[in-house]
Amino acid sequence: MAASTGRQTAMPTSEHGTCLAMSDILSRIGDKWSVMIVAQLGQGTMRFSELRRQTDGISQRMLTLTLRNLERDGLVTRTVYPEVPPRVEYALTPLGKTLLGPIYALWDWVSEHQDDIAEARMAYDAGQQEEAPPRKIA
Amino acid sequence: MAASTGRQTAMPTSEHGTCLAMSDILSRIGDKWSVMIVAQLGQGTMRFSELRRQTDGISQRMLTLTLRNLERDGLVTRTVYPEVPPRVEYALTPLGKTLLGPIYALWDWVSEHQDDIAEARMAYDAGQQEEAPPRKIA
DNA sequence: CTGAATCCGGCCCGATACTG
DNA sequence: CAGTATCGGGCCGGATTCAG
Repeated sequence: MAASTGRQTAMPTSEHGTCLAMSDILSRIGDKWSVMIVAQLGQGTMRFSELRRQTDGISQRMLTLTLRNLERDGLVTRTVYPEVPPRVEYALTPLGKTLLGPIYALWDWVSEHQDDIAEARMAYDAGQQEEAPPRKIA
Repeated sequence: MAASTGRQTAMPTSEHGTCLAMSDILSRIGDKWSVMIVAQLGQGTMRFSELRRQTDGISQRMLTLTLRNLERDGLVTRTVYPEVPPRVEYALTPLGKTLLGPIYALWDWVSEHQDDIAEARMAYDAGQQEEAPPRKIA
């Protein structure tokens, strides 16, 4: 169950195979919307339009594509109810649920440190602009 | 220190501010190379060419850009030694080190489940192609 | 050795219109 | 309601070249 067996499995340079798989899967995880959708579904089964409403800023196209990818990776299930009007519900698979742990960890980290990052960014930008040639800052 | 205060901070829909910050920062985390670089630097200080060699597949441009972004976000430090030939060393900041936890969690998750995902993908693809019109598979 | 700058192809993604 | 199809702009990212 637990993510870590106690050993340090996080050794990027040692295992090339894992390393390549990481790139691949991380790009799915790191995908802007995937994490949010998984997090949403962590709260329970939802239908398409419900996800659309709760995930603001996402286009219909992106929601569809994201869900397709997640389905393909075995992280979510897609259930179509042959009614009219049609209803489609999405839910996390057991595998998908195991992703919630790491995702929440990341979420928490961001919650905690977003201020630090914002501050660092301002400091960095300020430092850059004073080093940069004062080319008509106007 | 700890990532979680004990409460469930991972509530995507509740806080819009955090939610937007998440998108922003996650796109950095989810950035293909950022995670790998941070993981590399988790092992200790490294210089530019060293990172380049150990991170296979990365172009010089991307390494530079990635490092710049990480520096701007206050996650890594950049130290230039005024020698000839020049030497530049990168290291994680304290803030950067706090990221290692969540990253390793994710890394471990991938290590554990990459097979499941690969399998799910094959199954999905197989299912798709039999539903699809057999248009000259040849 | 480290890094900046330029060029340029490819994809990502949003907007729109159309189907069942 | 849920989804596909198409078009088009924009940004990502690799290869190359030049500089300190």
